[in-house]
Amino acid sequence: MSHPKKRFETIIQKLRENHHKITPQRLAIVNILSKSDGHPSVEEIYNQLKYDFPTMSLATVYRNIVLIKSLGEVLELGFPDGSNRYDGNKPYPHPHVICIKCKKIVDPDLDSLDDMKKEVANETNFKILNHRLDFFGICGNCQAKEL
Amino acid sequence: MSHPKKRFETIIQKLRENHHKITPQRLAIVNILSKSDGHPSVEEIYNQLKYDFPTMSLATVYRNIVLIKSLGEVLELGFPDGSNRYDGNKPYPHPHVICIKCKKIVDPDLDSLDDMKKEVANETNFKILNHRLDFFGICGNCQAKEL
DNA sequence: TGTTAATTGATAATTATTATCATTATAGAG
DNA sequence: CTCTATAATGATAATAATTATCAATTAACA
Repeated sequence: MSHPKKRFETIIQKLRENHHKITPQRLAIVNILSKSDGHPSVEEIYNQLKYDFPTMSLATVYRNIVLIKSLGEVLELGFPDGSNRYDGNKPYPHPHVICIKCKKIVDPDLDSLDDMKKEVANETNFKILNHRLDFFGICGNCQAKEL
Repeated sequence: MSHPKKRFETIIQKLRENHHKITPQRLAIVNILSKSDGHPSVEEIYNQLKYDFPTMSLATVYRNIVLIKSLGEVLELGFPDGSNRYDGNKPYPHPHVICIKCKKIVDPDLDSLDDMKKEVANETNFKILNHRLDFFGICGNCQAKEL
């Protein structure tokens, strides 16, 4: 995990560079995204913000995520069941391991992925730009609960 | 690619085993899924069927896909942009290479994936049940067109 | 401090999917 | 082959997540 403070500053700087205004709502959203504890959903971000910003609109959360996504500073994780979750701490493609019981998401270290990318490029004649790798299973905690 | 005829019969048999009725609409949908040429979307399946079944309802396409999915005979590919596409020819998890220009989907051969799964299980203490691996890029054809 | 343009909040519109329900048609019994 | 119970279909309404709209507000910079 990158240092959240650093990520926060990187994102804010990117926003300034591109002449976007720094509003309190935007700051708060960037703050949550720069940590991305547990890869929050829009709903979870919205709920966290309601305490400090009782008038916060869902639209504002969506708009800011779209904006920050367009700057390449947050990774959107859309899942087959339609749920979307966000990672502004590591905004580049990386593998995830997802618990289907408690929905926890873990980032494993896998170095064989780069080789795989080259293998695919050779075999298919594609120019590979991006990728997505998720493993689904049951985490240690939930395995223990099942017994 | 598996033999479409074999896949067709496998799916139909599975439906019979589970006491589902074999209707003409269902047959036609299974027929398309058993080939899954180009990994069709619901809309594409519906459009192909309208010719033979002018009264075909979108709901029927959705219902049958849900049913066949529940039998494990079609793989649903939900993409981050919200589009869903289906593979009834190879209904088990396997990697895809997707062209972001023409939306073509290719199935590459990658044998290093099993090792990776074991690596992940060891590292994270998860019991891995399922996975999803997609590469996004530009296919040879679309690269040529860009010049 | 004033001006302009971006941002916000509230809500309407949109889109994909699922649910509802009356009608129709399949599968199996007789 | 005919009858009957029940599942499937078609049409459409409901739902849910996201995006668009627009008047009011506010940040940035002169």
